[in-house]
Amino acid sequence: MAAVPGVMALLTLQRSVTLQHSFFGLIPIPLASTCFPTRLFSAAKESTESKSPVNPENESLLENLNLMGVDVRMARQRQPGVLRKAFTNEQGLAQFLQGKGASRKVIASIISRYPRAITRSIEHLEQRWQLWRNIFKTDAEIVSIVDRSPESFFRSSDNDNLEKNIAYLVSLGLNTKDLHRLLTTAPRTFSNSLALNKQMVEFLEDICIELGGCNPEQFAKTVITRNLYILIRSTKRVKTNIDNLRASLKLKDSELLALLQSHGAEILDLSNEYLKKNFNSLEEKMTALGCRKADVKKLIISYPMILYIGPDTLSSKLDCLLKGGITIKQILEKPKVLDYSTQNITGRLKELRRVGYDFQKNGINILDSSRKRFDAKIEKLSASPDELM
DNA sequence: CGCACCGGGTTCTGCCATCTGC
DNA sequence: GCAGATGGCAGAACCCGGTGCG
Repeated sequence: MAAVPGVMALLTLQRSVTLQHSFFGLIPIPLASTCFPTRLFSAAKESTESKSPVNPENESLLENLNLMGVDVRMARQRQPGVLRKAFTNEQGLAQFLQGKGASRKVIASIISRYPRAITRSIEHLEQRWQLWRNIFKTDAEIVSIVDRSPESFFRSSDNDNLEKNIAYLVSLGLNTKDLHRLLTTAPRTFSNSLALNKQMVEFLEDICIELGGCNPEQFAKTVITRNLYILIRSTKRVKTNIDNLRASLKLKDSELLALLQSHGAEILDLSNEYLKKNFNSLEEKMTALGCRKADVKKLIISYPMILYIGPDTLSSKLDCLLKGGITIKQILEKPKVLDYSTQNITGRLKELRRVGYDFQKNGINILDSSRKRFDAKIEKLSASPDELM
């Protein structure tokens, strides 16, 4: 520790000089109070005693981060090693992000949540940003994603891999719009290694072939565009879900293939236990309501998203519909009504009761309509109730 | 026209474990 | 043995409107 202070002082000096030229230079320092205990803490007294001291934290860095409004305690908890580095680029990063339109608060939050961001060079940042700009039209869009998920942008230092990923995804037949949705929704996909993404795609293609499909490339593309989270899941998870679906529904290859290419794709990324649990509770609930296994199978095939709904939500939704005078048979025929929230359904049932709507006569499609259409319908029925007779 | 059918849009990070390269 | 890079995990629905057909 004794030899270090000189270097540290130099660094501190250099940092505080650059600080004055930085965007934060003019901002008063409201953080002096939080600054102080941090310095005391990072004095690293214990390590002076021990034989092989771990690197102490870089105090001038801590000070700098504090000035920037970074939550140092959070940063320390996430990536302690970064705080011990002698050379970092927090100023450069901050200026870079500010140039892209990020606020001071956003920048501080980004560094707090993903400290390693400050180890990236300007050249690296410029390059990576440009690659993202191939997909996003504006800097603002990127800023919002980076703010939402700093890790997705900063976790990998391999811009070459990012470039290859984009090329690969394009080669799968994903168009600009698909890529935009993918990067917006599951930005982590682009930080995956190319090999990992390839592994999932090839896994999907193999599944297709295994099930007797004749266009594996198209199949993989379809599954990905239907479920943008696929590429950030493990093949193990997706495989287990597929196996479980096949087993519990006793599906033939062709049936399974059809299911996976349609809405079945949307539930493949659920955690294995969750999907299993939902399946079991669905079966149990439906059986209790007098359905046969064949009914349940048909229900799931026609509306796989039902497995997305947790046991409690599903149960209350069904009860609410049944209490409202709708039969289980009607629900089996029009499961899409389960798409809507319990609250929405409850409200609509109340309104429909008010105007004397007869579900036996008119069916339940009315529940599966947009708010606008529903309101218009209610208004019409209120005006001329005889139409119900 | 009005309605049923159907597809599409939005949404999803922050943490831990493990390896790897120095 | 460190820090960086990367893989993997849990958590859990809701809503809108185009269109074609009667």
